[in-house]
Amino acid sequence: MVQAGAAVTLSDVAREAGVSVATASRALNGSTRTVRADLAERVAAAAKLLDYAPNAQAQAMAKGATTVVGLIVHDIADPYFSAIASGVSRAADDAGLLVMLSATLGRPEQEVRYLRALRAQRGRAAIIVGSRRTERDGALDAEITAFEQAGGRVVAISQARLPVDTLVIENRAGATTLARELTALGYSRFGVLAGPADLVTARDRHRGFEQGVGEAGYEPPVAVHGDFTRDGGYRAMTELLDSTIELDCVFAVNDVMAMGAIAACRDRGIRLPDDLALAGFDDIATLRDVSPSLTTVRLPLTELGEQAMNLVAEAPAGSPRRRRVKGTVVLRESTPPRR
Amino acid sequence: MVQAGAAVTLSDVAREAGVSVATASRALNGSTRTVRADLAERVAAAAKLLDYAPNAQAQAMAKGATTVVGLIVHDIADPYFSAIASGVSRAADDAGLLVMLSATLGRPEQEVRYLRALRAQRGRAAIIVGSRRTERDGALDAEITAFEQAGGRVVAISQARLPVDTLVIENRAGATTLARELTALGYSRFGVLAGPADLVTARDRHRGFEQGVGEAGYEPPVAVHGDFTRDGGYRAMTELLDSTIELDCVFAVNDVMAMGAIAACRDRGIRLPDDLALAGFDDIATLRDVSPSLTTVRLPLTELGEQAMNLVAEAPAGSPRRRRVKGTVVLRESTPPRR
DNA sequence: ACTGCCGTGGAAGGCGCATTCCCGAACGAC
DNA sequence: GTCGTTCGGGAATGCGCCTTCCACGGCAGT
Repeated sequence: MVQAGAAVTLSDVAREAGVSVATASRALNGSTRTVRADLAERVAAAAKLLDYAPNAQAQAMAKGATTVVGLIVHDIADPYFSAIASGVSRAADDAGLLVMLSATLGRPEQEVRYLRALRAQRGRAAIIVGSRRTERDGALDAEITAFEQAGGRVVAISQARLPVDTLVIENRAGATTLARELTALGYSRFGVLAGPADLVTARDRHRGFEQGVGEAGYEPPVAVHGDFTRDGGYRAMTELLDSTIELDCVFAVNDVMAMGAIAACRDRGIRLPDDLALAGFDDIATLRDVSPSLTTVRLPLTELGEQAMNLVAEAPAGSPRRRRVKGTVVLRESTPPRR
Repeated sequence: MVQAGAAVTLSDVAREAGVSVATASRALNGSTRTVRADLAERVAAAAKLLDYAPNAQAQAMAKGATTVVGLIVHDIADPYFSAIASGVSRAADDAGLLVMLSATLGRPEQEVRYLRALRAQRGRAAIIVGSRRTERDGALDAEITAFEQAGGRVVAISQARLPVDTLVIENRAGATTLARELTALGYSRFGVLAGPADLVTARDRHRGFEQGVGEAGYEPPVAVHGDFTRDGGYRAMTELLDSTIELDCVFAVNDVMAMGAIAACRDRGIRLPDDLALAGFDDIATLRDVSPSLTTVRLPLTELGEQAMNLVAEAPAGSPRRRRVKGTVVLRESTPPRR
């Protein structure tokens, strides 16, 4: 047992094996140069004996590349993000990369801070997940540029508002398709729990839904805005129920809001789907255990995370690539055929 | 715009400001030495102009300490772990630390791998969350020793099976209390969805529950083992329902299993709580939207994450510290008073 | 006016590693 | 038997930063 705080270094290993550090390094990491078999074995034995773990910082400095990938989400406790994180984590594991997790809790300035910290770490890449506000964020754009300048890759998941490779979720088209399916089922008087007015994802889904309803010739849905969270959904739904407006179907622009809406209905004594139909968006895992089961637009969340990680591995294109990701409408008990 | 891949370095800043790197470093990071105000300003201006971000690797090497804390969980998509991760993330943020996320997916050898990777990163600390198998894991113990040897701190959340500071969850006591409350409500014929037989947490909760039931003088609960997951709960519950055993209350050793159990009941046409009562353990956030609402033992998951991070900040004690964390029984609709 | 100290800037060393460069040995070819 | 070549080990260099050590100028004290 050595002095506490004194980690085993490569030169310790080299000394133990009776070779130079150069040889030890070559034996351990491989190189263009070959090392004689007996020496290589001695080095390996010494490394195991000393329980050597190379200093990743030093390695990073020496070869100018790290194995760290940053993941920036709004809230890791939100099942939407944790599902994506799960995919990222798995793919990173397969690629031998490490994931640095950051939760912005919805504060855009935190994105910039984290990206900066990631640049300081000389992270190989950053994956930014989650919707953006409608205003452009100059500080974020600048930091993205700086990050890429420093040799890092940036990939985004959500909408094509960032000048980087992006997995673009077809929010608008998905919501339109959902609206079509719902009108086809016989619904005609719609409400929308619309999320924050300036959140692009929320707005796109809202507009897409309006479009689908409009195509069918019905009145535009009644929109109530609220936070993009369960509680936001609860409040928005409560507001809707407390109004005198007659509706037969409500669309929550994401599933966590729909969860809140379900709770609101329960508290108000509204029976789903008998008194009112409800649909969401995302198909988060939590939905498996909701009753009545919720109609939604399914997004392959875990795969999204994996794909983002794979994008990181690919060579960067000259200009931002967009990969479109479709949602699939999944009809469930919460929207039975009308009459 | 400089050459791609060439990050801005401290000497760039120093040159821009017309001072030595030593002065630039002192101006930027502060030191025992003071820098004249006008020079400090010039340095700050140069740093901002160049959008300088210090190379964390190099800093880490020079001062022998990083700002990285590792978080090792079973599955980040599991609401139990993501709630803890959320707390860790927030506390890390407050402390100016970065969180490295690793998901073992239940494979113990992955814990060792990640801890090793974290040692290579010279991580300041590692937080290991989640239940252990009953056999001792020599490889893990060795890696923990090596990690601490290298100057890192290790904190665990769960049971006191690791030779490190631990937030010990009182699984056994919580389950016993739950059983007492349940017998007081009038239940007497119990089943247990017991999780894997060799998982300490599952076993402790199971035994604790048995004890509480035994105290009341009833028959020991019928146990069915299964995975510690939703699907494990589904299968175990299905098995229980398919047997001819008459029960009036089932205890799932964690909430995700209880979620599966609810689904199994729904599929088998068993009405909760009319035909059968059900209780879980953990009080994951998902429960807010389950109907009937689920009786469970509440654990302060997010706070657990924060506390673990705070433990990291504290000076290490000579011998492993244990901090006991109690669960609180929360009675809900799924276990109404009997008759 | 000289000594000594404080305040502050700059030069240099070292953190641990990969890699380039140098050099000796062994080998094949003529 | 000599020369050219290949192979492989080791010393040295540099990555970017912090920090110790020097050096220098100004100041007070005597």
